[in-house]
Amino acid sequence: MLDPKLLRSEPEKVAAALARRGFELDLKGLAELERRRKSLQTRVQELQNRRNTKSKAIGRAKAAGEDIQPLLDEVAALGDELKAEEEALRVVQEELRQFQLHLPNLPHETVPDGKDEEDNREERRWGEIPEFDFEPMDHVDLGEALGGLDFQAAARLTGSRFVVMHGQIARLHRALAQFMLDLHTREHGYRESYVPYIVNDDSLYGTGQLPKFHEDLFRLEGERPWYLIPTAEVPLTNLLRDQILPADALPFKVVAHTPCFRSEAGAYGKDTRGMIRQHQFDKVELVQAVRPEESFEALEALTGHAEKVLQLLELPYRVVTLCSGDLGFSATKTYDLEVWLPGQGRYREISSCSNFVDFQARRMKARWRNPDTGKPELLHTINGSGLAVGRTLVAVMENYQQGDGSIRVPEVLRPWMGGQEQIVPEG
RNA sequence: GGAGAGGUGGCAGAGCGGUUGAAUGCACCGGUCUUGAAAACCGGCAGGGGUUAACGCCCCUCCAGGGUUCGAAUCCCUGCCUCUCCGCCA
Repeated sequence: MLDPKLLRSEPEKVAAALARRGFELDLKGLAELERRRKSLQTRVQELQNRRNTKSKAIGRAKAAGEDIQPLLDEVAALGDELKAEEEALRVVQEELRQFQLHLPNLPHETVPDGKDEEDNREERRWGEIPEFDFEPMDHVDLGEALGGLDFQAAARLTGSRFVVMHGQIARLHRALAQFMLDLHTREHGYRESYVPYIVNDDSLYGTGQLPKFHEDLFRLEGERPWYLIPTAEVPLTNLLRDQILPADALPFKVVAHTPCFRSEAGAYGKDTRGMIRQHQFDKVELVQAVRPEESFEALEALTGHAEKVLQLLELPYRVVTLCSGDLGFSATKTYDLEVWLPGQGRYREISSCSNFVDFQARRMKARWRNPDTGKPELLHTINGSGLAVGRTLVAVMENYQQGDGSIRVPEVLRPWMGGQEQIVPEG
């Protein structure tokens, strides 16, 4: 959520910033809502004040043994009017809240202007794009030939956009996740967490998936508003919901390996082949909460932590800054890491690292006690994939493939593979 | 699944339907004392919102949502959560 004070005091400025991402702020509607809110709120508070004063007077009179009937007559009419005005105020405030919940974050000044991914700015490239003296296969052909990937079985078990992994490929997938977790906990200072894969609606409001992106989520049957997590960002960041952290608990850095569930509504026909876009995939997620003045520094560091995974795996990649129009709802700035996929002959997103500044923290009341002011203040939250495990598996398979259809195991992964050096077809 | 107890400020823990947004203790901050520290003593210390140039004034919040009442932390209903015992279970 945006700072309501900023929204009130400088709506034109907010509108201009939101326009950069193609969002049109309804200034007239906002002004009208504000106008109604203000007059109703003033009126309600005035009535409440009168009621409180009279009620206290009644209490005093009663204690003094005086006749309270005249006083009771005075307040008689107050109740109904107050009730009506309170209801009107509630309606307006709910409208205002909905209005605010649908406003995306403001793009940071360092974010390039643009409409879509075409306008993203490439920051740097790392690694050598591999040359093959044979026609490289994509992970689907490789995996099926190796007996390690079975999309047909998954379609039978569930439906499209799922995969079954077997044998060495399944192990490689597990090794990747373990390797990432160990790297981030041992080298980068994150605390490992195990979290629920089902969350309530408050959590999804907190990180910004709700109310706007309901269709992207899997909701469970039943009375309760429970959803499968689309990313561990949701449970991890919501660890701080309604909390006030002491200053010495900062920076807060957690990592978790979880499955992620996405409905991919609206992605019909997109990446239908292979493991790139699945309803269920594993991800190692990095989350930080820091002092406001440190968040952009933290974003750089966290992006570096994700990059480190690719570097150790020796996978070529590039870093792009998302342009204003390509930015996610809650983010003020995002770096995407894109890994080179020989099977597609192009870079594909494998990690997305964002600074949300106080946008998520305001929604979830995630605060810290600032020793300088003694007051609770909003934290800044940052997160990023470190990395998407399924897509990393794809990248390893495609980049490490050999002419005979086998796959070399990246050196850094071998400790998690029992020392195994290559993956060959299984009998 | 059955039976019971409970959810109050950063934490612990009081609270008769009425000057209680809340005793007390701890923690924290400032001060006195001390060479310094500790102890002791004094003072401060919930969150959110409205209004104001500011001092201030006002409103809301004692798990959440309804209800009773002139007035609710306190009474009633529903939900959620926690704890204890029994049963079941990985």
